[in-house]
Amino acid sequence: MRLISRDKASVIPASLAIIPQEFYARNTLVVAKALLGTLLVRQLDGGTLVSRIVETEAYLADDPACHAYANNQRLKLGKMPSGRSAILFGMPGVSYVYLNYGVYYLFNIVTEKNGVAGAVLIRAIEPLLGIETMRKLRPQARSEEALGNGPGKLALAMSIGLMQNGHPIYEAGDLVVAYPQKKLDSRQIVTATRIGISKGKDLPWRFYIKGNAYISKASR
DNA sequence: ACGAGGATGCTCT
DNA sequence: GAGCATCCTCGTG
Repeated sequence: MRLISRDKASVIPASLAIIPQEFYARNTLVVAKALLGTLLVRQLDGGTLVSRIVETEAYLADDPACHAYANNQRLKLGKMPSGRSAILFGMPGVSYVYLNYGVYYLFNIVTEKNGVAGAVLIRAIEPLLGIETMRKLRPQARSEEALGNGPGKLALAMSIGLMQNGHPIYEAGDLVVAYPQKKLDSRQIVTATRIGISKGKDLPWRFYIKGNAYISKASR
């Protein structure tokens, strides 16, 4: 049994202030950066999990790497969005979870005002609270860093799956994002290109906290 | 340290 | 049928 370090505990406020829906109803790049340092809070029957978001990627409507891209092209011709990515055109602050490679779930948060597509992929987290539970949820992890230093890994550690797709994360419930004790200094944000995509490779739409030990491996 | 390959299922990017 | 917003294991040096 390991105790939470003083450093980690000090990041979590005494009472959680859930980030409101308006926060997400902005430009996706702005939201992707603003989410760095915020807290992902998951309520399970077994207890509460809290992690800090340390790496994100932005996916925009006119971006060929975005799942909404084709639907957005059709929207310009007057056709309604359909299929898996239709949710990206809907209400901001709603989760978008999908199965990738038939193996891992990836967790996004819908951005932009209703009617405009966009999402932020959560790529890495720093576990703060409930670490023993996270280890059980992700038994392959041989270090604390490995619990959530990748989008597939963090979905496992935070117990996020298809059940959480379409979930409003701005409402009190079992999956929310909350403000940290103190806001991240914007000078701490590193901008880079996105990982694991074949289109839109050169767009600098990945963001992470400088020097953080929990960012995904391919970042370094 | 690093690269190749495989797992695995859904979407149609 | 192709292509994935990934991760792990096992081979080589």
